[in-house]
Amino acid sequence: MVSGNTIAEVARLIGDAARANMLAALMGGQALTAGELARHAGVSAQTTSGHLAKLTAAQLLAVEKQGRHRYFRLASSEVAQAIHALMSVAASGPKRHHPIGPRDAALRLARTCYDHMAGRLALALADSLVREGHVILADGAGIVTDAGRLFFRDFGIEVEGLRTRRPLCRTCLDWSERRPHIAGQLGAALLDKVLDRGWVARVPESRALRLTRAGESGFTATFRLPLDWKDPPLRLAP
Amino acid sequence: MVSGNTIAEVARLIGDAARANMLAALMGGQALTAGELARHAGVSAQTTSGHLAKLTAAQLLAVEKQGRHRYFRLASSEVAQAIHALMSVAASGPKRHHPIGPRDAALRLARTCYDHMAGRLALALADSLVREGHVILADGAGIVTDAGRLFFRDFGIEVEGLRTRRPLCRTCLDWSERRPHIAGQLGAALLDKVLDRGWVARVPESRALRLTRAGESGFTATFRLPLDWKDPPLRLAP
DNA sequence: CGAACAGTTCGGCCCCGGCCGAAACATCTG
DNA sequence: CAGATGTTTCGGCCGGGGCCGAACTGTTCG
Repeated sequence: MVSGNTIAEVARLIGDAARANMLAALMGGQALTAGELARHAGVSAQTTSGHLAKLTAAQLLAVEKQGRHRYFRLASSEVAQAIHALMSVAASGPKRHHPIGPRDAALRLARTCYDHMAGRLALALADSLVREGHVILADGAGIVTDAGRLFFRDFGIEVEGLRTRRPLCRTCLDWSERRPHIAGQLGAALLDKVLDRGWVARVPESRALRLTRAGESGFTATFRLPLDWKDPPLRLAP
Repeated sequence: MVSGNTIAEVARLIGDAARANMLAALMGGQALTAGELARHAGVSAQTTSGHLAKLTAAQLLAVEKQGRHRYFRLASSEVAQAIHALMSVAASGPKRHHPIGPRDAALRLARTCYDHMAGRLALALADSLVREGHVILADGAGIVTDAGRLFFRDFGIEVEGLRTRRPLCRTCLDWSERRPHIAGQLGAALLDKVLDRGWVARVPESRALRLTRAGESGFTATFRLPLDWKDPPLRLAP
Protein backbone atom coordinates (compact mmCIF):
# COMPACT_ATOMS: atom_id res chain seq x y z
CA MET A 1 0.00 0.00 0.00
CA VAL A 2 1.49 3.26 -1.10
CA SER A 3 -0.46 5.98 0.60
CA GLY A 4 0.71 9.56 0.75
CA ASN A 5 1.91 11.28 3.88
CA THR A 6 0.08 14.06 5.58
CA ILE A 7 1.71 16.65 7.75
CA ALA A 8 0.07 15.08 10.79
CA GLU A 9 1.43 11.65 9.94
CA VAL A 10 4.94 12.99 9.58
CA ALA A 11 4.74 14.97 12.80
CA ARG A 12 3.23 12.02 14.64
CA LEU A 13 6.19 9.87 13.62
CA ILE A 14 8.61 12.44 14.98
CA GLY A 15 6.42 13.04 18.00
CA ASP A 16 7.56 10.03 20.00
CA ALA A 17 10.44 10.38 22.41
CA ALA A 18 12.24 7.26 21.22
CA ARG A 19 11.92 8.08 17.54
CA ALA A 20 12.79 11.72 18.10
CA ASN A 21 15.98 10.66 19.85
CA MET A 22 16.90 8.43 16.93
CA LEU A 23 16.28 11.21 14.44
CA ALA A 24 18.23 13.68 16.55
CA ALA A 25 21.13 11.25 16.67
CA LEU A 26 21.02 11.00 12.90
CA MET A 27 21.21 14.80 12.64
CA GLY A 28 24.93 14.25 13.10
CA GLY A 29 24.93 13.28 9.44
CA GLN A 30 26.40 9.83 9.81
CA ALA A 31 24.53 6.62 9.12
CA LEU A 32 23.99 4.57 12.27
CA THR A 33 23.05 0.95 12.84
CA ALA A 34 19.80 -0.16 14.42
CA GLY A 35 21.68 -1.12 17.57
CA GLU A 36 23.34 2.23 17.94
CA LEU A 37 20.00 3.93 17.48
CA ALA A 38 18.47 1.68 20.12
CA ARG A 39 21.10 2.86 22.58
CA HIS A 40 20.49 6.48 21.66
CA ALA A 41 16.76 6.06 22.15
CA GLY A 42 17.04 4.05 25.33
CA VAL A 43 14.64 1.31 24.27
CA SER A 44 15.03 -2.39 23.45
CA ALA A 45 16.15 -3.70 20.09
CA GLN A 46 12.69 -5.06 19.24
CA THR A 47 11.05 -1.74 19.91
CA THR A 48 13.70 0.02 17.90
CA SER A 49 13.12 -2.28 14.98
CA GLY A 50 9.46 -1.37 14.92
CA HIS A 51 10.22 2.34 15.06
CA LEU A 52 12.75 2.12 12.29
CA ALA A 53 10.35 0.19 10.10
CA LYS A 54 7.79 2.96 10.44
CA LEU A 55 10.27 5.74 9.83
CA THR A 56 11.61 3.96 6.77
CA ALA A 57 8.16 3.20 5.37
CA ALA A 58 7.29 6.89 5.60
CA GLN A 59 10.56 7.72 3.87
CA LEU A 60 11.90 9.77 6.73
CA LEU A 61 14.85 7.41 6.86
CA ALA A 62 16.79 5.62 4.18
CA VAL A 63 18.40 2.30 4.92
CA GLU A 64 21.38 0.48 3.53
CA LYS A 65 22.08 -3.11 4.30
CA GLN A 66 25.67 -4.05 4.96
CA GLY A 67 26.32 -7.56 6.17
CA ARG A 68 24.36 -8.18 9.30
CA HIS A 69 24.08 -4.49 9.98
CA ARG A 70 21.52 -2.07 8.67
CA TYR A 71 22.65 1.50 8.40
CA PHE A 72 20.04 4.20 8.71
CA ARG A 73 20.34 7.84 7.70
CA LEU A 74 17.94 10.72 7.22
CA ALA A 75 16.26 10.27 3.87
CA SER A 76 16.64 13.85 2.65
CA SER A 77 17.71 17.31 3.61
CA GLU A 78 14.02 18.17 3.86
CA VAL A 79 13.75 15.81 6.79
CA ALA A 80 16.79 17.37 8.41
CA GLN A 81 15.32 20.80 7.95
CA ALA A 82 12.03 19.77 9.48
CA ILE A 83 13.76 18.33 12.54
CA HIS A 84 15.87 21.43 12.78
CA ALA A 85 12.81 23.64 12.62
CA LEU A 86 11.18 21.61 15.38
CA MET A 87 14.32 22.03 17.47
CA SER A 88 14.04 25.77 17.01
CA VAL A 89 10.45 25.77 18.18
CA ALA A 90 11.28 23.56 21.15
CA ALA A 91 14.18 25.82 22.11
CA SER A 92 12.13 28.99 21.79
CA GLY A 93 9.35 27.71 24.01
CA PRO A 94 9.31 27.98 27.80
CA LYS A 95 12.92 28.17 28.88
CA ARG A 96 14.42 24.87 29.79
CA HIS A 97 17.22 24.71 32.27
CA HIS A 98 20.17 23.52 30.27
CA PRO A 99 22.92 22.08 32.46
CA ILE A 100 26.15 21.85 30.54
CA GLY A 101 28.32 18.85 31.18
CA PRO A 102 31.99 18.47 30.30
CA ARG A 103 31.25 16.57 27.11
CA ASP A 104 29.13 19.48 25.94
CA ALA A 105 32.26 21.62 25.89
CA ALA A 106 33.65 19.67 22.94
CA LEU A 107 30.32 19.87 21.15
CA ARG A 108 30.17 23.61 21.62
CA LEU A 109 33.58 23.99 20.06
CA ALA A 110 32.97 22.00 16.91
CA ARG A 111 30.39 19.46 15.85
CA THR A 112 28.47 18.28 12.82
CA CYS A 113 24.94 19.42 12.11
CA TYR A 114 23.51 16.93 9.64
CA ASP A 115 25.93 17.61 6.79
CA HIS A 116 27.85 20.72 7.80
CA MET A 117 29.78 22.14 10.75
CA ALA A 118 28.38 23.92 13.78
CA GLY A 119 29.82 25.23 17.00
CA ARG A 120 32.29 28.02 17.61
CA LEU A 121 34.61 26.85 14.86
CA ALA A 122 31.81 27.18 12.32
CA LEU A 123 30.95 30.62 13.65
CA ALA A 124 34.54 31.75 13.40
CA LEU A 125 34.70 30.47 9.83
CA ALA A 126 31.51 32.28 8.90
CA ASP A 127 32.80 35.49 10.45
CA SER A 128 36.06 35.11 8.59
CA LEU A 129 34.39 34.51 5.24
CA VAL A 130 32.21 37.56 5.70
CA ARG A 131 35.09 39.73 6.92
CA GLU A 132 37.29 38.77 3.98
CA GLY A 133 34.45 39.48 1.56
CA HIS A 134 34.08 35.94 0.29
CA VAL A 135 30.49 35.53 1.34
CA ILE A 136 27.72 38.04 1.93
CA LEU A 137 25.26 37.14 4.65
CA ALA A 138 21.98 39.01 4.71
CA ASP A 139 19.47 38.05 7.34
CA GLY A 140 20.63 34.50 7.46
CA ALA A 141 20.62 34.01 3.71
CA GLY A 142 23.89 34.19 1.84
CA ILE A 143 25.63 34.30 -1.49
CA VAL A 144 29.22 33.79 -2.58
CA THR A 145 31.03 36.78 -4.08
CA ASP A 146 33.31 36.59 -7.13
CA ALA A 147 36.30 36.88 -4.82
CA GLY A 148 34.78 34.10 -2.76
CA ARG A 149 34.53 31.83 -5.80
CA LEU A 150 38.24 32.24 -6.38
CA PHE A 151 38.99 31.67 -2.71
CA PHE A 152 36.95 28.47 -2.57
CA ARG A 153 38.43 27.25 -5.84
CA ASP A 154 41.89 27.62 -4.31
CA PHE A 155 40.60 25.68 -1.36
CA GLY A 156 39.36 22.91 -3.61
CA ILE A 157 35.66 23.68 -3.79
CA GLU A 158 34.00 24.56 -7.07
CA VAL A 159 31.13 26.81 -6.08
CA GLU A 160 29.70 26.75 -9.59
CA GLY A 161 29.11 23.07 -9.20
CA LEU A 162 26.91 23.60 -6.20
CA ARG A 163 23.99 25.17 -8.02
CA THR A 164 20.96 23.22 -6.94
CA ARG A 165 17.81 24.03 -5.11
CA ARG A 166 19.43 23.88 -1.70
CA PRO A 167 20.26 27.21 -0.13
CA LEU A 168 23.89 28.06 0.06
CA CYS A 169 23.60 29.27 3.59
CA ARG A 170 20.97 28.92 6.18
CA THR A 171 20.39 29.97 9.73
CA CYS A 172 21.10 26.99 11.95
CA LEU A 173 21.26 27.90 15.59
CA ASP A 174 20.73 24.62 17.40
CA TRP A 175 21.31 24.82 21.16
CA SER A 176 24.62 26.59 20.83
CA GLU A 177 25.45 30.26 20.28
CA ARG A 178 22.53 31.80 18.43
CA ARG A 179 24.20 32.99 15.28
CA PRO A 180 24.11 31.80 11.71
CA HIS A 181 26.87 29.70 10.25
CA ILE A 182 27.54 28.33 6.80
CA ALA A 183 25.12 25.52 6.04
CA GLY A 184 23.53 24.32 2.83
CA GLN A 185 25.56 23.09 -0.11
CA LEU A 186 28.60 25.20 0.67
CA GLY A 187 28.52 24.11 4.30
CA ALA A 188 28.40 20.47 3.26
CA ALA A 189 31.27 20.92 0.83
CA LEU A 190 33.34 22.67 3.49
CA LEU A 191 32.83 19.86 5.99
CA ASP A 192 33.74 17.28 3.36
CA LYS A 193 36.89 19.16 2.52
CA VAL A 194 38.19 19.72 6.03
CA LEU A 195 37.49 16.10 6.95
CA ASP A 196 39.33 15.10 3.82
CA ARG A 197 42.29 17.27 4.71
CA GLY A 198 42.34 15.87 8.21
CA TRP A 199 41.80 19.25 9.80
CA VAL A 200 39.01 17.82 11.91
CA ALA A 201 38.10 14.25 12.76
CA ARG A 202 34.81 12.72 13.79
CA VAL A 203 34.58 11.59 17.40
CA PRO A 204 33.00 8.12 17.53
CA GLU A 205 29.51 7.88 19.02
CA SER A 206 29.15 11.64 19.04
CA ARG A 207 28.42 14.60 16.86
CA ALA A 208 31.58 16.27 18.11
CA LEU A 209 34.48 17.09 15.83
CA ARG A 210 38.03 17.01 17.12
CA LEU A 211 40.35 19.73 15.87
CA THR A 212 43.66 18.19 14.76
CA ARG A 213 47.09 19.80 14.87
CA ALA A 214 46.96 20.18 11.11
CA GLY A 215 43.59 21.86 11.46
CA GLU A 216 44.82 24.14 14.20
CA SER A 217 47.33 25.73 11.86
CA GLY A 218 45.38 25.19 8.66
CA PHE A 219 42.25 26.99 9.78
CA THR A 220 44.20 29.82 11.35
CA ALA A 221 46.32 30.42 8.24
CA THR A 222 43.73 29.86 5.54
CA PHE A 223 40.82 31.63 7.14
CA ARG A 224 42.80 34.20 9.14
CA LEU A 225 40.93 33.33 12.31
CA PRO A 226 41.35 35.69 15.25
CA LEU A 227 43.39 34.41 18.17
CA ASP A 228 40.41 34.20 20.51
CA TRP A 229 38.03 32.22 18.34
CA LYS A 230 37.78 29.42 20.88
CA ASP A 231 36.55 31.74 23.60
CA PRO A 232 32.92 31.39 24.62
CA PRO A 233 30.98 34.60 23.95
CA LEU A 234 32.22 35.68 20.53
CA ARG A 235 30.37 38.80 19.44
CA LEU A 236 29.78 40.01 15.92
CA ALA A 237 32.53 42.06 14.33
CA PRO A 238 31.73 45.79 14.26
CA MET B 1 4.47 24.48 36.10
CA VAL B 2 6.87 25.84 33.53
CA SER B 3 8.49 22.85 31.89
CA GLY B 4 10.53 23.10 28.73
CA ASN B 5 9.51 21.64 25.41
CA THR B 6 11.33 18.84 23.73
CA ILE B 7 11.32 18.25 20.02
CA ALA B 8 9.18 15.16 20.55
CA GLU B 9 6.59 17.11 22.54
CA VAL B 10 6.32 19.74 19.86
CA ALA B 11 6.04 17.18 17.09
CA ARG B 12 3.52 15.16 19.06
CA LEU B 13 1.30 18.22 19.37
CA ILE B 14 1.42 18.76 15.62
CA GLY B 15 1.08 15.05 14.99
CA ASP B 16 -2.66 14.84 15.45
CA ALA B 17 -4.94 15.26 12.46
CA ALA B 18 -7.29 17.71 14.16
CA ARG B 19 -4.52 19.88 15.54
CA ALA B 20 -2.56 19.74 12.31
CA ASN B 21 -5.61 20.97 10.42
CA MET B 22 -5.97 23.87 12.82
CA LEU B 23 -2.33 24.82 12.46
CA ALA B 24 -2.51 24.52 8.70
CA ALA B 25 -5.53 26.80 8.68
CA LEU B 26 -3.56 29.34 10.71
CA MET B 27 -0.75 29.21 8.14
CA GLY B 28 -2.92 31.68 6.23
CA GLY B 29 -1.57 34.27 8.65
CA GLN B 30 -4.89 35.47 9.99
CA ALA B 31 -6.09 34.93 13.54
CA LEU B 32 -9.09 32.61 13.72
CA THR B 33 -11.65 31.95 16.43
CA ALA B 34 -12.02 28.65 18.24
CA GLY B 35 -15.23 27.96 16.34
CA GLU B 36 -13.67 28.53 12.96
CA LEU B 37 -10.81 26.24 13.90
CA ALA B 38 -13.28 23.60 15.02
CA ARG B 39 -14.87 23.68 11.57
CA HIS B 40 -11.47 23.45 9.90
CA ALA B 41 -10.53 20.48 12.03
CA GLY B 42 -13.86 18.73 11.74
CA VAL B 43 -14.28 18.01 15.43
CA SER B 44 -16.63 19.24 18.12
CA ALA B 45 -16.23 22.50 20.00
CA GLN B 46 -15.30 20.75 23.24
CA THR B 47 -12.60 18.73 21.59
CA THR B 48 -11.30 21.83 19.88
CA SER B 49 -11.12 23.64 23.16
CA GLY B 50 -8.90 20.94 24.58
CA HIS B 51 -6.61 20.99 21.59
CA LEU B 52 -6.27 24.74 21.63
CA ALA B 53 -5.47 24.72 25.34
CA LYS B 54 -2.60 22.33 24.70
CA LEU B 55 -1.26 24.23 21.73
CA THR B 56 -1.40 27.48 23.65
CA ALA B 57 0.24 26.03 26.74
CA ALA B 58 3.13 24.83 24.61
CA GLN B 59 3.35 28.28 23.05
CA LEU B 60 2.70 27.07 19.56
CA LEU B 61 -0.29 29.37 19.46
CA ALA B 62 -0.90 32.82 20.88
CA VAL B 63 -4.39 33.82 21.88
CA GLU B 64 -6.16 37.13 22.13
CA LYS B 65 -9.51 37.53 23.81
CA GLN B 66 -12.01 39.79 22.13
CA GLY B 67 -15.49 39.87 23.56
CA ARG B 68 -16.89 36.37 23.56
CA HIS B 69 -14.44 35.27 20.92
CA ARG B 70 -10.92 34.02 21.32
CA TYR B 71 -8.64 34.64 18.40
CA PHE B 72 -5.78 32.24 17.88
CA ARG B 73 -2.71 32.73 15.73
CA LEU B 74 0.63 30.99 15.33
CA ALA B 75 2.87 32.12 18.17
CA SER B 76 5.97 32.82 16.09
CA SER B 77 7.51 32.56 12.69
CA GLU B 78 9.52 29.62 14.04
CA VAL B 79 6.29 27.69 14.38
CA ALA B 80 5.26 28.63 10.86
CA GLN B 81 8.62 27.47 9.56
CA ALA B 82 8.36 24.17 11.37
CA ILE B 83 4.92 23.50 9.92
CA HIS B 84 6.16 24.51 6.53
CA ALA B 85 9.11 22.17 6.80
CA LEU B 86 6.78 19.33 7.76
CA MET B 87 4.63 20.13 4.74
CA SER B 88 7.71 19.84 2.57
CA VAL B 89 8.52 16.44 4.00
CA ALA B 90 4.93 15.28 3.61
CA ALA B 91 4.85 16.48 0.02
CA SER B 92 8.13 14.82 -0.86
CA GLY B 93 7.10 11.44 0.47
CA PRO B 94 5.17 8.83 -1.52
CA LYS B 95 3.17 10.69 -4.13
CA ARG B 96 -0.35 11.53 -3.07
CA HIS B 97 -3.04 11.85 -5.63
CA HIS B 98 -3.97 15.51 -5.57
CA PRO B 99 -7.34 16.21 -7.13
CA ILE B 100 -7.72 19.89 -7.89
CA GLY B 101 -11.12 21.44 -7.38
CA PRO B 102 -12.35 24.73 -8.78
CA ARG B 103 -11.62 26.60 -5.55
CA ASP B 104 -8.01 25.47 -5.79
CA ALA B 105 -7.66 27.53 -8.94
CA ALA B 106 -7.98 30.77 -7.00
CA LEU B 107 -5.48 29.51 -4.43
CA ARG B 108 -2.99 28.63 -7.11
CA LEU B 109 -3.16 32.11 -8.54
CA ALA B 110 -2.58 34.05 -5.32
CA ARG B 111 -2.79 33.18 -1.66
CA THR B 112 -1.18 33.97 1.66
CA CYS B 113 1.44 31.72 3.17
CA TYR B 114 1.58 32.67 6.84
CA ASP B 115 2.76 36.27 6.39
CA HIS B 116 3.68 36.58 2.74
CA MET B 117 2.27 35.82 -0.72
CA ALA B 118 2.40 32.55 -2.59
CA GLY B 119 0.95 31.27 -5.84
CA ARG B 120 1.64 32.30 -9.38
CA LEU B 121 1.43 35.99 -8.55
CA ALA B 122 4.22 35.62 -6.02
CA LEU B 123 6.30 33.65 -8.50
CA ALA B 124 5.83 36.32 -11.16
CA LEU B 125 6.88 38.98 -8.66
CA ALA B 126 9.97 37.04 -7.67
CA ASP B 127 10.90 36.54 -11.31
CA SER B 128 10.40 40.22 -11.98
CA LEU B 129 12.52 41.32 -9.03
CA VAL B 130 15.34 39.04 -10.13
CA ARG B 131 15.06 40.05 -13.79
CA GLU B 132 15.17 43.74 -12.95
CA GLY B 133 18.18 43.20 -10.71
CA HIS B 134 16.49 44.22 -7.48
CA VAL B 135 17.02 40.95 -5.71
CA ILE B 136 19.61 38.24 -6.15
CA LEU B 137 18.40 34.73 -5.47
CA ALA B 138 21.07 32.13 -4.91
CA ASP B 139 19.84 28.62 -4.26
CA GLY B 140 16.70 29.80 -2.54
CA ALA B 141 18.43 32.34 -0.34
CA GLY B 142 18.36 35.96 -1.37
CA ILE B 143 19.64 39.47 -0.80
CA VAL B 144 18.49 42.89 -1.95
CA THR B 145 20.79 44.83 -4.26
CA ASP B 146 21.47 48.56 -3.94
CA ALA B 147 19.19 49.16 -6.91
CA GLY B 148 16.62 47.03 -5.17
CA ARG B 149 16.79 49.16 -2.04
CA LEU B 150 15.95 52.22 -4.11
CA PHE B 151 13.15 50.37 -5.88
CA PHE B 152 11.58 49.19 -2.64
CA ARG B 153 11.97 52.64 -1.10
CA ASP B 154 9.99 54.08 -3.99
CA PHE B 155 7.42 51.40 -3.37
CA GLY B 156 7.19 52.38 0.29
CA ILE B 157 9.32 49.68 1.91
CA GLU B 158 12.48 50.56 3.79
CA VAL B 159 14.70 47.53 3.38
CA GLU B 160 17.21 48.88 5.88
CA GLY B 161 14.53 48.65 8.55
CA LEU B 162 14.12 44.94 7.92
CA ARG B 163 17.47 43.88 9.35
CA THR B 164 16.65 41.18 11.84
CA ARG B 165 17.47 37.55 12.16
CA ARG B 166 14.78 36.44 9.75
CA PRO B 167 15.93 35.57 6.26
CA LEU B 168 14.93 37.91 3.55
CA CYS B 169 13.92 35.18 1.25
CA ARG B 170 13.22 31.58 1.73
CA THR B 171 12.18 28.65 -0.35
CA CYS B 172 8.50 28.07 0.22
CA LEU B 173 7.03 25.61 -2.20
CA ASP B 174 3.85 24.41 -0.54
CA TRP B 175 1.64 22.30 -2.81
CA SER B 176 1.83 24.74 -5.68
CA GLU B 177 4.46 25.24 -8.36
CA ARG B 178 7.78 24.17 -6.94
CA ARG B 179 9.77 27.33 -7.16
CA PRO B 180 10.95 29.82 -4.57
CA HIS B 181 9.17 33.07 -3.98
CA ILE B 182 9.88 36.06 -1.79
CA ALA B 183 9.22 35.16 1.83
CA GLY B 184 10.81 36.31 5.08
CA GLN B 185 10.78 39.91 6.18
CA LEU B 186 10.66 41.32 2.68
CA GLY B 187 7.84 38.99 1.73
CA ALA B 188 5.85 40.06 4.77
CA ALA B 189 6.42 43.73 4.02
CA LEU B 190 5.35 43.21 0.42
CA LEU B 191 2.11 41.54 1.42
CA ASP B 192 1.38 44.31 3.91
CA LYS B 193 1.97 46.91 1.28
CA VAL B 194 -0.14 45.44 -1.49
CA LEU B 195 -3.00 44.78 0.92
CA ASP B 196 -2.66 48.36 2.06
CA ARG B 197 -2.78 49.64 -1.48
CA GLY B 198 -5.79 47.49 -2.24
CA TRP B 199 -4.03 45.59 -4.99
CA VAL B 200 -5.16 42.32 -3.47
CA ALA B 201 -7.87 41.53 -0.94
CA ARG B 202 -8.26 38.65 1.43
CA VAL B 203 -11.02 36.18 0.60
CA PRO B 204 -12.98 35.37 3.78
CA GLU B 205 -12.63 31.84 5.16
CA SER B 206 -9.77 31.10 2.81
CA ARG B 207 -6.10 31.67 2.24
CA ALA B 208 -6.85 32.93 -1.24
CA LEU B 209 -6.11 36.47 -2.32
CA ARG B 210 -8.31 38.23 -4.86
CA LEU B 211 -6.55 40.42 -7.40
CA THR B 212 -8.34 43.78 -7.67
CA ARG B 213 -8.61 46.01 -10.74
CA ALA B 214 -6.14 48.38 -9.11
CA GLY B 215 -3.80 45.48 -8.54
CA GLU B 216 -4.18 44.25 -12.09
CA SER B 217 -2.70 47.45 -13.46
CA GLY B 218 -0.51 48.25 -10.46
CA PHE B 219 1.40 44.98 -10.49
CA THR B 220 1.78 45.01 -14.24
CA ALA B 221 3.14 48.53 -14.36
CA THR B 222 5.29 48.54 -11.23
CA PHE B 223 6.81 45.10 -11.59
CA ARG B 224 6.75 44.88 -15.38
CA LEU B 225 5.06 41.52 -15.27
CA PRO B 226 4.94 39.53 -18.51
CA LEU B 227 1.56 39.22 -20.18
CA ASP B 228 1.25 35.53 -19.47
CA TRP B 229 2.00 35.50 -15.77
CA LYS B 230 -1.38 33.96 -14.95
CA ASP B 231 -0.76 30.95 -17.14
CA PRO B 232 -0.16 27.66 -15.36
CA PRO B 233 3.30 26.28 -16.17
CA LEU B 234 5.54 29.35 -15.92
CA ARG B 235 9.13 28.32 -16.48
CA LEU B 236 12.22 30.11 -15.29
CA ALA B 237 13.58 32.88 -17.46
CA PRO B 238 16.67 31.75 -19.44
C1' DC C 1 -34.29 39.74 32.23
C1' DG C 2 -34.10 35.74 29.19
C1' DA C 3 -32.64 33.72 24.83
C1' DA C 4 -28.88 32.76 21.75
C1' DC C 5 -24.25 31.98 21.09
C1' DA C 6 -19.10 31.20 22.11
C1' DG C 7 -16.28 28.63 24.74
C1' DT C 8 -14.88 25.56 28.71
C1' DT C 9 -14.95 21.73 32.13
C1' DC C 10 -16.10 17.15 33.53
C1' DG C 11 -16.78 12.25 33.05
C1' DG C 12 -16.57 8.17 30.76
C1' DC C 13 -15.83 5.30 26.59
C1' DC C 14 -12.64 3.17 23.68
C1' DC C 15 -8.95 2.33 20.74
C1' DC C 16 -4.41 3.18 19.22
C1' DG C 17 0.19 2.36 19.83
C1' DG C 18 4.53 1.91 22.64
C1' DC C 19 6.71 -1.45 25.43
C1' DC C 20 8.94 -5.86 26.40
C1' DG C 21 9.56 -11.26 26.60
C1' DA C 22 10.13 -15.04 23.77
C1' DA C 23 11.46 -16.89 19.76
C1' DA C 24 12.81 -16.90 14.95
C1' DC C 25 15.86 -15.43 11.30
C1' DA C 26 20.29 -13.68 9.39
C1' DT C 27 25.05 -13.11 9.31
C1' DC C 28 29.77 -13.46 10.70
C1' DT C 29 33.42 -16.15 13.43
C1' DG C 30 35.94 -19.98 15.01
C1' DC D 1 28.90 -27.09 12.68
C1' DA D 2 28.06 -24.38 17.04
C1' DG D 3 27.95 -20.16 19.17
C1' DA D 4 27.87 -15.07 19.31
C1' DT D 5 25.86 -10.99 17.64
C1' DG D 6 22.46 -8.05 15.02
C1' DT D 7 17.74 -7.64 13.72
C1' DT D 8 12.91 -8.90 13.08
C1' DT D 9 8.26 -10.98 14.13
C1' DC D 10 4.69 -12.27 17.22
C1' DG D 11 1.74 -11.84 21.21
C1' DG D 12 -0.03 -9.70 25.03
C1' DC D 13 -0.11 -6.00 28.50
C1' DC D 14 -1.44 -1.44 29.60
C1' DG D 15 -1.49 3.50 29.74
C1' DG D 16 -2.33 7.76 27.40
C1' DG D 17 -5.18 10.50 24.94
C1' DG D 18 -8.79 11.72 21.45
C1' DC D 19 -13.63 11.82 21.21
C1' DC D 20 -18.32 13.24 22.50
C1' DG D 21 -22.65 14.17 25.68
C1' DA D 22 -23.99 16.94 29.28
C1' DA D 23 -23.66 20.68 31.98
C1' DC D 24 -21.55 25.19 33.27
C1' DT D 25 -19.49 30.12 32.58
C1' DG D 26 -19.40 34.28 30.15
C1' DT D 27 -20.86 37.64 26.56
C1' DT D 28 -24.06 39.90 23.39
C1' DC D 29 -28.44 41.36 22.00
C1' DG D 30 -33.38 42.34 22.11
